[in-house]
Amino acid sequence: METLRDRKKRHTREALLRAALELFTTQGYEHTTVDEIAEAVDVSQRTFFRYFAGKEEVAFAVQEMTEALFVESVRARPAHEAPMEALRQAVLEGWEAIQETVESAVPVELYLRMYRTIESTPALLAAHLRRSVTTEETIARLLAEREGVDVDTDPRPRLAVAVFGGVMRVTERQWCAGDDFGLEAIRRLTASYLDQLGSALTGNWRAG
Amino acid sequence: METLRDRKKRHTREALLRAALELFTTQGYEHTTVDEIAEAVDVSQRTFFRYFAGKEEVAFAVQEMTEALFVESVRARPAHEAPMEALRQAVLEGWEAIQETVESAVPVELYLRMYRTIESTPALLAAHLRRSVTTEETIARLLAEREGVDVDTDPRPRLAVAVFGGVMRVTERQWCAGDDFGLEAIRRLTASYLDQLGSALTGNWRAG
DNA sequence: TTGTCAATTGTCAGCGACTGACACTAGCCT
DNA sequence: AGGCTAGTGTCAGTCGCTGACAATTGACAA
Repeated sequence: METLRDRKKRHTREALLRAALELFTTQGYEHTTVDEIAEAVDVSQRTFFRYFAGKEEVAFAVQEMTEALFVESVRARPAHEAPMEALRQAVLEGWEAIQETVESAVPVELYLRMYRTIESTPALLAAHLRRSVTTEETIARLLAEREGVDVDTDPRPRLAVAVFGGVMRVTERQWCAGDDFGLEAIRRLTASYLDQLGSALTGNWRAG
Repeated sequence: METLRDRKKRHTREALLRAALELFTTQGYEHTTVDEIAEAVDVSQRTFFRYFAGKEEVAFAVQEMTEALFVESVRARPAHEAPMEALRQAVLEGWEAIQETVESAVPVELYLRMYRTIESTPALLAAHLRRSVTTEETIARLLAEREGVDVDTDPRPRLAVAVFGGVMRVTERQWCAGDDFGLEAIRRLTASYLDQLGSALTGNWRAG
């Protein structure tokens, strides 16, 4: 069961997280100091660093949940699906579960604002891309095992995942730049971009 | 013509760059302080920051040259080549020019060591990926213009470049992990991985 | 209930990246 | 030779982050 101490800890952590995201998305990440966040929750700066390893980590706390969820989503795909098809389905179907899980931590609207802040803040974008590399490595190993190939000698798992990740990045970027942040918008965009992959790679663009 | 003042500046800059890379590659990036770099060249810390915007920038000074060279390499490709073919040729032929240009700044061997340090240092890998995004955006616009499509309405330029970038990242990673850092090794690896793209995306891996 | 133990927190001191302000030095140009 | 200016060093200060130590507060048994 959950003791009072645990409840207090959870409360502090959630308060720090919410305060941080709120400040980041309104004033900007760089213009927000750790002292400000700590002060907003009325704890010392030192305590902040006991809950989050750094200013960056709190910015990705929610993002982290969605990444884990995507990995699980891929793992749960039926074995008969081809690799790229499994990734596609995982992403298209994963969005709802993601929405639910996010809401349990912070308002979805705050998460979306934070997502855009990440995309538009160089330091955060860099961290986001590096985190993606880690996730992609996980998924590459997952696919390799699933298909029965060796990830260290067969480059195809990493290639497929890298390509898929690239398409997702372009999709996310476009989604952030637009003005429809609904669930259906991102799904449409994802499907559309994945469908145009072949044409982008092999086609003669001038023909169209 | 080049005045004495200019010569001194160039000398200081090159000395700082060499000292920084030398220290980064031997002691590690995180374990090297800006004070150390400045001291090695016998200038004040403040002066270091007048030549480089930050500790990170000096780490990418050479990398920056190679990126610019790659962009030019793509721009110089004949108009009849299909987009992906142009990228492929640019990268395969670009390596020699890169080697020459690098040598004019620092020993190629030092550059290669620095490259591996970047790949293995989280903070530098993150910065590297973000820089790649910038380069990719430049190339996407280049390809779009070249093919006569609008980069803001047609996703294919960004998709193609993102996919190509993804393959290159996997290639670089593999190259760094191996033990043959010669020119021919990276060229072979690049060509091989690009050739396996189709198989990675559409094939049934279990068949092979 | 009370006292002990352990977890949590605040305070303080300090490092490293980075910046602005100001004074000083050294190359440039007449 | 002497004034002008670009380049440099020094100093002080901010911000992210960490270790050490003391104070507090919840947990649990006597």
